Amino acid sequence: MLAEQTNDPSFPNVLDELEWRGLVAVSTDLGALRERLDDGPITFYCGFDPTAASLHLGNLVQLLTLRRLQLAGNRPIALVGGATGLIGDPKPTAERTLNDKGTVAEWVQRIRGQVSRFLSDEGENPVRLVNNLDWTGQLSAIDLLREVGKHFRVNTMLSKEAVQARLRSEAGISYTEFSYQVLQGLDFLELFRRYDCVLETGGQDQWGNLTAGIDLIKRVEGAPAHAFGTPIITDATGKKFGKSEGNAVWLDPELTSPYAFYQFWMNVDDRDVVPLLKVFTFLHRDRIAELGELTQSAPQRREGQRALAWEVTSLVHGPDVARAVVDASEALFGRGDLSSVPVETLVGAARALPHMDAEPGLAVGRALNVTGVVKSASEARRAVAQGGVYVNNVKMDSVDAPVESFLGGRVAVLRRGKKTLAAVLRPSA
RNA sequence: GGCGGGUUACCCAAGCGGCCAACGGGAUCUGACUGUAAAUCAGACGGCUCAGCCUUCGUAGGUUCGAAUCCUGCACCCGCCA
Repeated sequence: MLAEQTNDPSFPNVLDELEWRGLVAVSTDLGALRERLDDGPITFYCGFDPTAASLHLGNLVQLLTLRRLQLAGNRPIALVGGATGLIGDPKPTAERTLNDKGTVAEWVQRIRGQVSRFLSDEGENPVRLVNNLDWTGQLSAIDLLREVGKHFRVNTMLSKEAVQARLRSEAGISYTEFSYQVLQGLDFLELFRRYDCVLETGGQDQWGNLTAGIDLIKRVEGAPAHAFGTPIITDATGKKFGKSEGNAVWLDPELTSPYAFYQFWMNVDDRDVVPLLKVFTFLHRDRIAELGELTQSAPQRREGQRALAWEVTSLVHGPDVARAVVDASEALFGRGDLSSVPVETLVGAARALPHMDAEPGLAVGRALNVTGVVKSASEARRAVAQGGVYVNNVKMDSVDAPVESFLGGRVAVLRRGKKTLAAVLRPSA
């Protein structure tokens, strides 16, 4: 996967490509950064805090931005925030609940694994994975206050948008979260000292934290450093992108099944296709332009969505899984005749869906519940009552109806509504 | 430390002794329409062994035939003063 990725050679400088892709929403002096990049490879970093067991689409924007910079010959550092994850950056509306240290440590491991899949660890400029707990874990409160705190002015800290939002809100802000920017600033300084890291990237909402590091490096080392923030991706209706059913779309296949992941992209609004292709794929601009035109001239063919879904799914889950998911979508989607689909295809498709093992006779309601299609027995009952539950495309009229017909003796396809699928596999067959 | 205000379901937000599983909006889900789109319309939206039952209105007690609604302690949040 990594081997096939390239930047678009028609851009003279990566930065030009990043701008074209709409990835630069805010930045320090771009001219200065461009010159710096033209002078030769630089070391740059982006941090990922372990606030959940998996990264989500918002983080993917960052990962791909890092990868694009790496492809241009620069040296990436991916920081997993074992320390900052224990604190939590200020969310605009509410104070975070602290996660316990064991949980965070476990999430650090999982996120390290995810991060490393998107960046190459080979060649001239392999990715370096670091954890900020390595330099803050032993730092005493007194040392932090004496050596770091002195360089931070409270007025500046208060003026950060993340802090302001909280001061305006009913929730207020704790000293803990208020201090977050100090830790992130310290990270940048540390990486500057250790590895000559001169660029930090992150989401636009992290801007205050990015500049904290720049100011600190300027003050302590007297050296210039750079940063840019990627936009918070929103969809055509203005909603924050990357949420599905109110939940994040996760990169971990256990949390968001590859099928659901693929469907998420397939369902993108026509108007969002081109911007999303730019941000989330490595397709070059002529190809994206082509897909844009197709989306406009023949929207019902969904070529743009199809390409987008394929690209991102294979990027995240690998081409083999992506292929199985495409097959699943084509075989299982809608109301077609499932019995005409080869059994092997069905079984492969089933594995890309949330699935369970069971012998014939299990109640549909139960099957829906176990596979996670519904969250409770009540929800299952409701879904059936509303006429939205199918087994092998046959509408069910009772939650208690047993799942009996297994296609090819092996698979029963559960469907809720138009596009939520799951499968029951018969282990003995 | 003092005084005042607040804590309701995923989010916002009504309710101020029985008609409350709790008004309304958003989100979400299902159905119709469609292009697996958007917009629109209709229904659903705590849990369960679902014509009934059970558990919710920060938390622990109390008053009452009966509390989300009244009283007390505790926790947390906001504001003003020190």
